[in-house]
Amino acid sequence: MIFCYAPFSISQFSMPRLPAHFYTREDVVKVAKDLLGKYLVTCFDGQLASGKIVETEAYRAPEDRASHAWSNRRTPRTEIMFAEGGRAYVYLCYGVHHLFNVVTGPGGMAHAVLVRAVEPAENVEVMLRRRNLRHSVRNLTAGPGALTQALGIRSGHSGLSLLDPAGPVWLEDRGEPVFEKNIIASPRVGVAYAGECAHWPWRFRVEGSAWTSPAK
DNA sequence: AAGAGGATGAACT
DNA sequence: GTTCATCCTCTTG
Repeated sequence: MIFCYAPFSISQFSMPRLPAHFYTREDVVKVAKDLLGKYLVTCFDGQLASGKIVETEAYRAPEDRASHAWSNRRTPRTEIMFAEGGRAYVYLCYGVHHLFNVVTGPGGMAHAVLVRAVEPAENVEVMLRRRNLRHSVRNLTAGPGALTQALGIRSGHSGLSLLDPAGPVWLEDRGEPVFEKNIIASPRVGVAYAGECAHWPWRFRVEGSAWTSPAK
């Protein structure tokens, strides 16, 4: 069992966290692409677990009807999306699935990136247990509801800072960039209600990855 | 106060 | 391909 006092006791293994300026950029589409190849890491109950991001979607309020904050709609749930980039927006979907988003942009811009799939990295054992699986197969972490379960992220974690050195959720750059030519862009999943916005090609996948979500 | 529906996944046929 | 789990958030009255 790995015991972790994040991030100090693991500093010799840990790579740099993404800095504030990575998140606060205005172009959420660019941030969504840049998140591919970065590592999403959690440490709950002393158990470190992580995965490399291989699929994301950008959501850009106020003009994006598919965003919960469309038209700058402020509710208790969406309020965190208006914060300065670098926080988590986690919400419950279909009463069952907890979906993890990275809040981006300067304060006041309700931009976010949904993380839809990761490739398992550290502590597959813990992730298997959380998912009630025996073997590491694609559905361990492929799909936005699956990866949060594997990493132990729940809607109660919404609002957490990804920059807090003592926080349980963060992102790392481990020097494995994904280049533009290897990014597949396509329309986002499950946003048919969003009219024109439903066609915007803001779902991004790493070409050739065996760990992206099954959604068409 | 009540009701509809959702940025999904699993287990069916 | 279809069903359904399951609950919070938001809208309406």
